[in-house]
Amino acid sequence: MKQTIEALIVQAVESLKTSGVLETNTLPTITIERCRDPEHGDFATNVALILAKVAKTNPRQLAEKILAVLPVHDAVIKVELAGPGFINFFINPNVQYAIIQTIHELGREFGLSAIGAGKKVQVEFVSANPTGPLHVGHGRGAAYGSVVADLLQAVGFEVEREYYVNDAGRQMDILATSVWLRYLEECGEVFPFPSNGYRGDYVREIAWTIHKNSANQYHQPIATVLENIPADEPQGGDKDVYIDALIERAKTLLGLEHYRAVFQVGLQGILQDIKADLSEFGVNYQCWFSEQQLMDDGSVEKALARLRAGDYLYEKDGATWFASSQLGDEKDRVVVRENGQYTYFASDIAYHHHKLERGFDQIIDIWGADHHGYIPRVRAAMRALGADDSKLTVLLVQFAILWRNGVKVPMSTRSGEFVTLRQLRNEVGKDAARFFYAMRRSEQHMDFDLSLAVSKTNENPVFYVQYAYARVCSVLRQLDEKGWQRNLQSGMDNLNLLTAEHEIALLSTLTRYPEALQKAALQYEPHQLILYLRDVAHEFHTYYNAHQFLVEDALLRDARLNLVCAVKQVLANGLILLAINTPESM
RNA sequence: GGGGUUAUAGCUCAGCUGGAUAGAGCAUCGGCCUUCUAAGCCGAGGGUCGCAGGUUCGAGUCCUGCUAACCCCA
Repeated sequence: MKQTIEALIVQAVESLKTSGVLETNTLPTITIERCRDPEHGDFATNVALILAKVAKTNPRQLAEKILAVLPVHDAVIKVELAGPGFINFFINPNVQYAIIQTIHELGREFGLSAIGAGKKVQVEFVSANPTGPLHVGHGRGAAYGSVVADLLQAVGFEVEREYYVNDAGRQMDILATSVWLRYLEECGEVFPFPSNGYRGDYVREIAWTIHKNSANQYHQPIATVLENIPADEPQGGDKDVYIDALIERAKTLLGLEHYRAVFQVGLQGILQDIKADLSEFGVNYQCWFSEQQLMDDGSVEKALARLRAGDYLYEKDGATWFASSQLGDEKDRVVVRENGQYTYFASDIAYHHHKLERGFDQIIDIWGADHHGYIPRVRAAMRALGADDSKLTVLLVQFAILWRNGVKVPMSTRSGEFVTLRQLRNEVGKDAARFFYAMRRSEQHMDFDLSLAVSKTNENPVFYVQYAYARVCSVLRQLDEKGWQRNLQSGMDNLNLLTAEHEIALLSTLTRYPEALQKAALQYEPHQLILYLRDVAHEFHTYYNAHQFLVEDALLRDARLNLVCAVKQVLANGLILLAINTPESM
């Protein structure tokens, strides 16, 4: 419809040019907008306001001239000049009715499009260290990332969802050692737990499992473990030195094989928990990508070799540096430490190199906002690897601040003081949690009031949309109970009986769904889809209160039922896309 | 000190990329259930769009400078 109107305008402007009224050669980009206010019609254009400047006339006069030569079209029943020089278009309702038939025919497919043209997109999100359960902060990234991925798929991209598992590095060693120490407690040893160890209950559970399955196989007397180990922080030492010494001691006493065994039980235990958690949250991945794999299969060396070949690496102070500052980063970065170990950044370079080699047209990384300083160096790495860094899109998600009874909830994985995503789901439910997270723009700092979410779940806006869906279902049940049959064809043939203001408004809102979906997808803004669904729900509720659907007049009844079923379909399509349930009754 | 994000109603947030009288939910007040589900609808009050300039027919939206909050980096 937009294109039709645009064509009419272009035609009118061209004819003004040939008749010499307009002396400009430049045709500005014409914008046709849907009107917010129904009094302004269905579409409006500001072309006269834009052109007035070059034509050196006042906008209203120019608009009148455009109106005079505007071609007539069946779909447009009225055109009027308004305000400072807007041209408003009123669309023939007969054209609008067609959307009901379209929605009926396309069903679940309605709204989907092919503008992604099958381009391969990878969306990597959450990627939390597997050192503990996901907390509510991760929930936002999970909800946002999964909806972004689903939206892109809906508009025709080929999407791969990926979780990067940081299963290498010091944090994992700290976890493995924490597990082992808790295990020693299970064996009856008594000692103060390291201040820098992981203290969550889940560590104890993993230790308990190991003890159950392997009894005292990994036991060492605590005196041996702590022999000649420097003091922990509470005793005046350094907590990092202390935990690192314990890690080395664990490796020595257990031997590499047994250490790996404990390590793997810890890692797998937590990873399984994360996978289950996300799956129950409606988040599914095609790939869980292991950082350790990059180390093991030589990917890191390969990527660094590539940088070296491009002369981007140099040695200084015993370490190997990447000259990222040549490529837009603020300073150079270490990739291999003095002790020969790769930095996190080295694996990240290898990881992005690997992504590039997998042939994605677009790579989307979704990170917590605290990682924003990381973007320039990753871009630098991509350029150094010879890639076009515009392939990389980094989307940042701001942290949600948790409040409970007016007090900030502390969040620290190490101390074990945090609200898990699982707890949140148990308290407010999957649907409300997803909806709440996806409702907000990702860059918006967000307050999450847990006490409100728990005590007043009825106020959560997700119910508003679900209720609209359930109401339609209820109407259809009532139809059955009244012994009436729904005549689909008759309803389609009599759509022109839908003349009430509410009905016309609903038609135009339903028509907007594909646009809303595309916009939400291409701008990575799931909240736009949610706002749209709230609009649909609102207009439906209003309609519901204003008119009875199950009326005696069968022709009108069937027409209204067709409209209402179209509403049901659009709500379902949107909710299913958001991985939110569509309850038939509430 | 450098950088990022944010600032809109009492609270939580939208604002369709520069358009017409700045919107919703919650909260407050007043109406609507013998009629398809009241988790709903209708109405009212509530605003210096952080502050000060600038760009133009037109600015919550764009540019500059401040201020504050959160977060990275030294």
